[in-house]
Amino acid sequence: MGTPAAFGPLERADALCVRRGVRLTPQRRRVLAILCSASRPLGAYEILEAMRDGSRPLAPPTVYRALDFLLEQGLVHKLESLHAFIGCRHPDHPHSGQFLICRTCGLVTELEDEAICESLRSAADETGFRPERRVVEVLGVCACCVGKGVEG
Amino acid sequence: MGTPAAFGPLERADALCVRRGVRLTPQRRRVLAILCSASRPLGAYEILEAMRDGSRPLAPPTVYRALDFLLEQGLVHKLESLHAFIGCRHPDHPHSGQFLICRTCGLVTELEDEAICESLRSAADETGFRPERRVVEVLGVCACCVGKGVEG
DNA sequence: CTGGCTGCTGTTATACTGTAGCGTTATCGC
DNA sequence: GCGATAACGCTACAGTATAACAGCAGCCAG
Ligand SMILES: [Zn+2]
Ligand SMILES: [Zn+2]
Ligand SMILES: [Zn+2]
Ligand SMILES: [Zn+2]
Repeated sequence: MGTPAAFGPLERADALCVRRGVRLTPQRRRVLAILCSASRPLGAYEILEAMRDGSRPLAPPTVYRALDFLLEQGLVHKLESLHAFIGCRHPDHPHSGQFLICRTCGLVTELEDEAICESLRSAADETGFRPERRVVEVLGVCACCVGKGVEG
Repeated sequence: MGTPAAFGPLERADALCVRRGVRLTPQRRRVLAILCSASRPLGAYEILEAMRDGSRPLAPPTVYRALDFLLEQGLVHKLESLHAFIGCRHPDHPHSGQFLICRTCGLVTELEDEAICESLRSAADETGFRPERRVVEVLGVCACCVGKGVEG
């Protein structure tokens, strides 16, 4: 059929950026690819390391600038408590997700829980606070690691 | 009468540490005092600067060690999104609060909202995740700044 | 075509945040 | 006192992030 069986996150990012009239340049796309193929959040300097193909020694601003763009476009999230970045699992609409972060295996689960959003919204409303960005990160041990008794 | 009219956060911290059998040493108390008297969150190096009375040039580990202790005892909180620290407003029982952070005036409001806690707990429960530490920080513009039209 | 403008990239240098390691000093139980 | 432990001071360094400037490509008005 005309539509491929599955679009990966990169193809969806391409389409999204076209629709928004912004440029997902090769460098930016590369950073996004690295983050999406990683099984855990990566620090900026880990991304930098992963971008060295062959010989060229890239500098920090390169990756930080790409990350700034990807964050603005909601294609990746920053995990403040880890100083690390992760590809967004549903970037089609802008959002600031909630994250469950396993300290044992490094697994990160992104949520978009309406009850959490609503409770934050109503708490802010009560004080007249106007929210712009929400950071919600729960650190602990994931179900899998609890089951294995790895929890320490 | 026997009881002073008002106990400040320092006196309450003293009592708390005695009860717990831990030592609120002069260095630690000093850091706590600086944080409690500040009108906004302070970075570790700002605290360091504030601790230089007269001549002695203190080194970073001094303040980081004091902060580690105060964090363990729940007397201060770390704001991950600002890399800064703030004194807790109700340290009597251990908790990880929620914070409304104004990007305009720097004001930080600490909440302990049961609806937020409950929604986080139930989201974690659904996936079998065992929470240990919660980071909830909402960045935006406080009511006061919105009223003044300073919001940018 | 030309020249200016804008946005992206490369590079150097540096600022800011946090820790390892080690020796000394204070504190506490005995 | 005396040994064990906790706290402190210090040097050095690791990790995270940004400022500032230069080059280059594309786009568009003139
Ligand atoms: Zn997301
Ligand atoms: Zn796990
Ligand atoms: Zn608190
Ligand atoms: Zn404000």
